[in-house]
Amino acid sequence: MYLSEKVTSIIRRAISNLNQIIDTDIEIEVPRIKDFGDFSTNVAMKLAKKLHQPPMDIARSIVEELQQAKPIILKAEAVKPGFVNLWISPNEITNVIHQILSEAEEYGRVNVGNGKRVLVEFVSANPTGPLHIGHCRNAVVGDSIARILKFAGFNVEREYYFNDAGAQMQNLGKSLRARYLQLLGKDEPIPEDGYYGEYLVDIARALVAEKKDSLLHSNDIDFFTAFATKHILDSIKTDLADLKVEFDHWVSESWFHRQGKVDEVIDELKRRNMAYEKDGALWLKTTQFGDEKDRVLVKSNGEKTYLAPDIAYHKNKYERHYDQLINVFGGDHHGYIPRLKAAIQALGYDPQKLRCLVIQMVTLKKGEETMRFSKRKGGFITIREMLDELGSDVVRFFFLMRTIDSQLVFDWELAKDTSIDNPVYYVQYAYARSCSLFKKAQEEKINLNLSGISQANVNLLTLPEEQSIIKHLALFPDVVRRAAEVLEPQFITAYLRVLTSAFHNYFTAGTKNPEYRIVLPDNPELTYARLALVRALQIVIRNAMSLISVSTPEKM
RNA sequence: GCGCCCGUAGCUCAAUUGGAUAGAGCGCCGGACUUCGAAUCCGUAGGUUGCAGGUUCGAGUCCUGCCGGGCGCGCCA
Repeated sequence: MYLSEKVTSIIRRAISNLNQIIDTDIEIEVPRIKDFGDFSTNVAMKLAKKLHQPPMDIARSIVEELQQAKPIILKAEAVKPGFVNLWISPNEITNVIHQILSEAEEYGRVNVGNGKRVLVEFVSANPTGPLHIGHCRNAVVGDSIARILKFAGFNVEREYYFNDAGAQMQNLGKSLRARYLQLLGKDEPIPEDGYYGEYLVDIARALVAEKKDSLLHSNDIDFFTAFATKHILDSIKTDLADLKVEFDHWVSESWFHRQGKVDEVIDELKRRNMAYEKDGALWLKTTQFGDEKDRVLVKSNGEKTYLAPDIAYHKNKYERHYDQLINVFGGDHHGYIPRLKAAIQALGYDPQKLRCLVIQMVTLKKGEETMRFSKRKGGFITIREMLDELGSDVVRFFFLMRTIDSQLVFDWELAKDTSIDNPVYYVQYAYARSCSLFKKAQEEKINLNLSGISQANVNLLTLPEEQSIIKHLALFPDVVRRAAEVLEPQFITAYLRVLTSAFHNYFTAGTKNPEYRIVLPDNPELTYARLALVRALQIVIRNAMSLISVSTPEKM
C-alpha cells in the first residue's frame, strides 16, 4: 500500500469512527507551504455541506480521532477554513524508498482501471498523404494516454481507423496515375481535386521501378489506388513507430463495406425508424439526440457519406464489449462528435461509454512565420521532418507539456535549440547526473552491491532536501491515478519537472556544502542511504518517462 | 448568426477537476564552479486571473451577459 493510500484510509477510518456516512472521496494533497504539514485534506469542508455543520467543527473532530493513529500520524491540526493538516512520522516517509526499490518498474502502478477493457482510437488519419505536425500531437497524446491507462490498471487496446474507401481514394489513384505517366514522359495533369504532394512522385517512381511502362495504357484506377494506399500506410506506420507510437489494431473502412456491415447498419437504422428519405438522400435523425441538424447517410447519387461506415465501425466497437471507448479527435473535428454520439444512441447503445477527447490545434512558428494546420489546407511539416530534425524525445515531450484543450504553438527554433524552453533536457540531465553518482561511488571504491543499498538505513535521510524528494517520490502513484482519471499526460511531464528540480536542488547543495554530498567515502552508511534515495529517484524517473515514452540516457 | 475550446507576469504555460498567500520556465537584473556533471542552483523584480454581475464559508475554476482569439457549422473526409 502506498503512503498516500495509508493516509487516506486513516482519515477514512477517523471519519467513520465519528459515525458519519462518507460519500465523499477523500483527497489529500501536499501543501505548498511547509507549515501546513506533510499532507493535508479538505474533507471537512466537503462534508460541511452534506452534514450542515461548520467545517471547523468537523475538522476538529477528525483531528480528535486522529490522535489514535499515533504511530503514523505524528500530529494533526485543524486550521482556518477547515483544513486538516497532517504531519507524518519521518520513518513512514523514508520507508517509501525501500518500497520503491523493491517494486522497481512496478512502482506507481495503481488500480483505478481494475482490469476494465478500454479501446483508444487515435490518429486515424486518411492514407492519402504523410502524417504531419497536426497529426503528431494527436499521436503522441493518444499513445501516452494509452500507456498511462495501462499503468493505471486498465486493459488497453489501441486502434487506428483509416478511410481507404470512397471518392477521395479514387482521386488518390488518379493522382498517382498522373504522376506515373508524367515520369514516363506523358503530359498528364493531376485531377482538379487530386493530391499534388511530392510524396506521390516518390511513389510513382517506385511504381515505375516495379512495373516499368506496362501500365502506360491502364485505366485500372483501383490498382493505382491500392498501390498508393499501401505505400502511404507503410510510411505512416514507419513514422509512428519511430515516434514510438504503437497500435494493436489497424482497422480499414473498406473492410466494413466489403463485409456488408455498412448496408447492415443502415438497414438497422431504418428498421429502428431512425432514418428517412428526403431529396433523394437517406437522412439519420440525429436531432432526436441533440445534434443541430439531421445528417445524410446515403447521398442522392447513391454514395455513402463518411458518417455511414463510421457508424458501422462504432457499432463494431460496441459489439466487442469494451468497458470504455476513447476517441481522440483533432480540434477541427469537434463538431462531428454530437452526430457520432447521436448515431450511437440511434442504435440503442450507451453514449456514456464513449469518451471523446478533443486535442486543440497546433500552430507552427518558424521564425516570424506562423502556419496553421487544419487538415484540409496544404503546406505542412511532416512527422518525418520533425523526427529527422528534432528526434522523438523532443517532439513527444514538447507536445505533452500542455493541457490537451489549449492551443499549442510549436516554436520550431525553440525546439531545435537544445535547452531553453525545452525541459526534456532538464529532466534527462537530472537522470544522467544521477547516474554519474554511481560512477563516482565506484571510483571511490564504495561497494555498490545491491544489498548495500537495499539494506540502507534510510532513516539517516533527514535533510529537508532529502525529505522533499522523498515526498515527491511518494506522490507518483497519485499523479498516475489523476492523469488516468482526467486523461491528461501533461500531469506526467509537469511532475517530472518538479521532481527533477528537487533533485537538482539537492545535488547543488552538495557542491556548496561537503556534508550534503551524496558520495561520502568516509561515511559509507550515509552514502548507502543517499544512494538508495538516488536509486529510487531513478526508478521513478524511468517509470514516469516510460509513460510518455521518452528515453532516459545515462550520459548526454 | 449558432455551437465548442481558449483568454492568468513582457513571452510560453501551470494551478491536484470549488480550497489556504495564483505558481513555474524563458527573458531582465544580481549572485554560486580548486570538490559527486554549471544542460545546474540561489536571489530580485514582474498580477484588478479579458470586462461586468451572480452562486457560497471560499471562485482563475461554476452560472449569465459582454469583449477578444481559434475551430466547426457540406449530399467533404
